[in-house]
Amino acid sequence: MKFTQLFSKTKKDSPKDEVSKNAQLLIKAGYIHKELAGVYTYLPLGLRVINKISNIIREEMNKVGGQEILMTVLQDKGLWEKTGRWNDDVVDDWFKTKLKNDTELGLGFTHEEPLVNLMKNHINSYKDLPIYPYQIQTKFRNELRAKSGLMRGREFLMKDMYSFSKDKEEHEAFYEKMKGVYMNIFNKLGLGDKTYITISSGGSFSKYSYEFQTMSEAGEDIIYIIDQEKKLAINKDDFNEEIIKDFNLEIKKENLISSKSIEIGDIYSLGFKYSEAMNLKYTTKDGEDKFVYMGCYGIGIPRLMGAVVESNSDDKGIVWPKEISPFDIHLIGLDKVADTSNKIYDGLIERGFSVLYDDRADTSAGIKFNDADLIGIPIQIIIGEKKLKNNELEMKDRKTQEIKTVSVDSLYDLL
RNA sequence: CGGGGUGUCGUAUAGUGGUAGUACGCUUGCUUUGGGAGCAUGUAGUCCCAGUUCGAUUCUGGGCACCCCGACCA
Repeated sequence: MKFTQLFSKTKKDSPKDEVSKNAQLLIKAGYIHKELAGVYTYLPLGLRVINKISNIIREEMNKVGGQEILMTVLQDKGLWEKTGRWNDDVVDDWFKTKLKNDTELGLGFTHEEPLVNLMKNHINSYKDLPIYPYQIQTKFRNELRAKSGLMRGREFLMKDMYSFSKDKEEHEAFYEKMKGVYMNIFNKLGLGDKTYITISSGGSFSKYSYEFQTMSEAGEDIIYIIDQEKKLAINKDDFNEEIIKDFNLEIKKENLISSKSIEIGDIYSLGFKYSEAMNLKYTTKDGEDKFVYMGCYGIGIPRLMGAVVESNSDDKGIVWPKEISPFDIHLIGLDKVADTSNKIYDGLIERGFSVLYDDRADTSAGIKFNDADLIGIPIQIIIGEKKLKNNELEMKDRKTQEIKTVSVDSLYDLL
């Protein structure tokens, strides 16, 4: 994409009312626009990142048998009353609305109830199990206090997978597998080293859950690291005698290292909670009816994007990991070399790279360099008159800020 | 939801009970062109509603929005 065709602009200042680093940088660089507190629009660059993250997740979900679907935002009150979760005392962040005839509807904050209801049409026999439907869909949560930029929104894209298994054993094998799948995802986003599988309470979903917590100063949670090797931790809020006993932990609070952290994913064993409440059964080989054993697995995609920015930036701007950078290459054409720059742009596109090409004329080199660093694409290619005289150009590593001079002819081999 | 703070061009800010200023941006022209250039030019603003007042952007009341701390976070 050519810079001159990109409508989003970089800003010199961050908005004064954004304090979080992720929102400051993403707004300054033209990735997102704030509509309301906790409600963000994704501009062309931002959407590219969202889509890259979504695709990485999609790939991993598909690998373990996930089948993508897309459910509705509007929710039937009746289904939620069956599990008690329509009640505002039980679930306090519903957005509720009404039809013209006063029928109450909700805007989905998760999708167990409608999905279980849907699956009653599709699960009959043990032969139908296990199955793993998932979706990447917009959730609405009426948070009392939206904050920290993309970290806690009222409307956000979420990947939610649900597992339907024949029994506890089958479920647990998959649940264990999902820990690895989640870590794969976070590794690809460059957060693997800082991310801990964290023992936590399961809220209204289940007794316990595992959260995936990434160490960050911007985090809202505090974790105690139990095992550095196994990447195991426990949420400070849930550190108590019962949980230590239930997980057979031999630990003392004072020996543990603590860290602020961001919850970037969670997995729950739901057991029979929803299948019983909504009567989702299957017939076994022996002709017996049994409830389906369930689990659910969530990742908030904007929050994940925010977490990546929080842990990958410097004083100049964002430093995207290659896998989710909006473009592979940021091509900077300085003055008087437009012909060559255009040719190289075409050459890169032909070879399958995605390129953001700064083709602005009458824009000083300094502005282009600063914008490139702010936007944060990992590789910058700089074409300028001086180097071009010797048939050379520069390649800059955004992260290390290291600049290499290479011959124009060798460019494609080096990428 | 409790507490606190803030609302002035697109952005960042100054100021005032009496013509609202600056910088950045944007327009136009010229000069520049390797780390946010220079000169000139034009452009655009007091969150909303009421009250007090001859006159309110400023004072008072209400509303709305945003931010921070806490609580909450299925």
